[in-house]
Amino acid sequence: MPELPEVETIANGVDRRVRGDSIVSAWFSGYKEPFKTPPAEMACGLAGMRIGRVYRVGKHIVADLTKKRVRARSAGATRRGKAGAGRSSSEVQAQWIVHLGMTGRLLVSASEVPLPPHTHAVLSLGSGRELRFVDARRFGRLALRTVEDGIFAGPGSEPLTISDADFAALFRGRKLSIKAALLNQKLLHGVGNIYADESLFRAGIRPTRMAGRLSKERLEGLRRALRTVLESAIRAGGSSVSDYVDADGVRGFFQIQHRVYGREGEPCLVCGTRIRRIVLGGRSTHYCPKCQR
DNA sequence: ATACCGACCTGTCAGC
DNA sequence: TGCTGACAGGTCGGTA
Repeated sequence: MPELPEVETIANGVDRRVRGDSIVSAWFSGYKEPFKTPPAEMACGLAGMRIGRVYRVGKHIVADLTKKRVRARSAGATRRGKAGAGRSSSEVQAQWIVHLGMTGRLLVSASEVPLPPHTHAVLSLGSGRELRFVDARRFGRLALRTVEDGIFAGPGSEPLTISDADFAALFRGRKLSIKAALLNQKLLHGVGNIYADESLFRAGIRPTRMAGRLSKERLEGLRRALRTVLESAIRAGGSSVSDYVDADGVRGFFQIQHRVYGREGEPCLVCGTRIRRIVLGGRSTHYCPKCQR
């Protein structure tokens, strides 16, 4: 189940492989669901584009697209900034937005490799390879944004870079549990069930605590814990419980570091108390009843 | 406006 | 062995 660290790992992997490549054509499955932009429109908009940077915004993977240009005769005349990496956003003509949902995968494959079951999108690239979107449960989403839509910023704030003051402001006056608030993508985007539980454990906060009632100090601790756990997961290559596979098809291995998630009934690694599991906001929630108050 | 809850979807696994 | 049903959870839309 891809959350921020997994999406970041995948986006980086895809970026390494396809940046600078071009999209020759695009094929989409006949299903209705994964497509926020109608498939025909998306195929039309993607064909002939050049892939710029591929990166993460919240839980979304964003591929910047530029018009494939006919090689300028007067070299450098249309250049802005440095060559190669980091093209200025003013050049971006469109953006392909991929949300992996629960089971989505984004794979870069040689065209000879057979299509996996549940393949919903195939972008044929100028290099001869294919960028494929595979999603058994069809919770994932694909969309194409044009320059008129503006640069995609995601629904909420970035957990890795938000300040303590802004973080606290997100929860002010909120009457829902801190766990449910962390999962609300319009507040913070990128945090899912696993890292919500893990960060609350590290911050010593009971998931049922009302978000708007937490002190400034406890929220600062939560923001630090959240950032620490997300960054260590990114370093570990993304987490995996069952479905996550990165762009290489290599499984992440952060789950060995989970301290509460999926450990119901097992001893707390700090105090030995049995980890408890409850349902909060419709999601299974794991915590230590002694360490988290 | 805010909060809450069921539906969506299919693979996996426990239990019979 | 083979079947059934519970469960996983990110997001969306309907309802309170």
